[in-house]
Amino acid sequence: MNSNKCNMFALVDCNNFYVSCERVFNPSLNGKPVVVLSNNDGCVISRSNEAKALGIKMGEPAFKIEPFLKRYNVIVFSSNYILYGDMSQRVMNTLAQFSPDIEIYSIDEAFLSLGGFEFFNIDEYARNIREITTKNTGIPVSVGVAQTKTLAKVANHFGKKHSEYKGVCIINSDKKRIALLKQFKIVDVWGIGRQYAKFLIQFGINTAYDLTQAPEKWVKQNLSVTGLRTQQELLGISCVQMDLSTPAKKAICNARSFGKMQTKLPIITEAVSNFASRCAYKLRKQKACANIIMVFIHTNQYRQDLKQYASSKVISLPVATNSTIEIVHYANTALKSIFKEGYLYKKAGVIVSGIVSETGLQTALFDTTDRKKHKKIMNAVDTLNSYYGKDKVMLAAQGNKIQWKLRQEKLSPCYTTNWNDTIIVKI
DNA sequence: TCTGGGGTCCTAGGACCC
DNA sequence: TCTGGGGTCCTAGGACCC
Repeated sequence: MNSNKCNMFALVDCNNFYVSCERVFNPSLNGKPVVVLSNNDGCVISRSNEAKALGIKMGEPAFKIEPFLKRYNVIVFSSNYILYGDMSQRVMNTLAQFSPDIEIYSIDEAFLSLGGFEFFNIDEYARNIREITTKNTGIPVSVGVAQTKTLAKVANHFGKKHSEYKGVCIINSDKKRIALLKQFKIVDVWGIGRQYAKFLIQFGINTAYDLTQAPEKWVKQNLSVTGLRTQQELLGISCVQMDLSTPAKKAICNARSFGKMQTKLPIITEAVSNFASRCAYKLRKQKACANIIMVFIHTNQYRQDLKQYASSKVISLPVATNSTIEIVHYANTALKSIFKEGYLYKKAGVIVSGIVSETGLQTALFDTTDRKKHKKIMNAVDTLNSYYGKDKVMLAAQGNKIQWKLRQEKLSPCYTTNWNDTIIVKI
């Protein structure tokens, strides 16, 4: 392996991203245990280092550890996705200055291709990425660099978790690769989840290094081609390339648990109308239409003491659409067909699929919908909402959301996207 | 009557990611 | 009272075709 000649991947990952976003605008949170909860204030999804040190686990249900959180003065936030989305954009804009090839992999991480950078000192360059990103955005990040994406993930992990690396780790020799893989738990490997890890450990494969030593054929047989790819990548053979496109989504989903359980069709209809409306909006945003709508509802699976029911209904549309009016109409028809009285419903959702481009739609022979008119209305609604704020104009069926809305009891202000929430500096 | 075998498409289910 | 949401990819198996 010669780092100066071949393509290198950098993985830049924000540390404790949601908590870090909260801290940017509220520095008094620094040094204190802080957690951010998922939608509905359900589970812990981001933890400060202090919170991790207290033993709070990722995905832990908040209600189970409430006394613990109080006892240790842990500061708790509901998730504020508007704030996090905006901060994410700022981070990505900064990162884009460091490479022409950037793949935004998730809200808080991106791969940069460092191909053709052989005249740069990679170590210095990576440290630069880290320092400037933090300086520009206030968000601390870690950087891992290696010959494959999977190894860059490994490197990033060491950069973040082992203080001697000071946030940046580069795998630039076979010796280092092997040494690090021998310390790297199999379950932490990108592409190996809990199920596969459990399976592999039965065969004595406990570390990433052990996986590189397993026979290829056996890996393919038991972990499929994706597992084989992971093995090759750990060996330093790049199989997963940069994905620079923003591919059209194959499905768009909008689903929520209700703040409290629901029994009545009209209220669930209101919720489903909102989910459907959101799907339609997302479709229009990517200039696409959907052919298929699925609606699902279910009771609370965790409550074994209650009667359980879950059902879903798929409707194929005569003509692909992105009209809120149509999608809400079909979604409600689907809901009506699966709703049963007498259950306590916990969650519902709408998934649209069969997604095609808005242009060049196939029309049906007996299509009675006035598509031009729908399009005009939707354009007007989107324009008004982008100007005055989300859901300022909506269908009557979407209601007032009071009955079923999320619990978000500890929401921070939208410092960066709402003028009323902007921080005022007094001099 | 005989009832092979290769190809394609679709779907459900299971794994994974953050 | 209270247990996230939004995605992707792969495989196996059935239906269907010639």
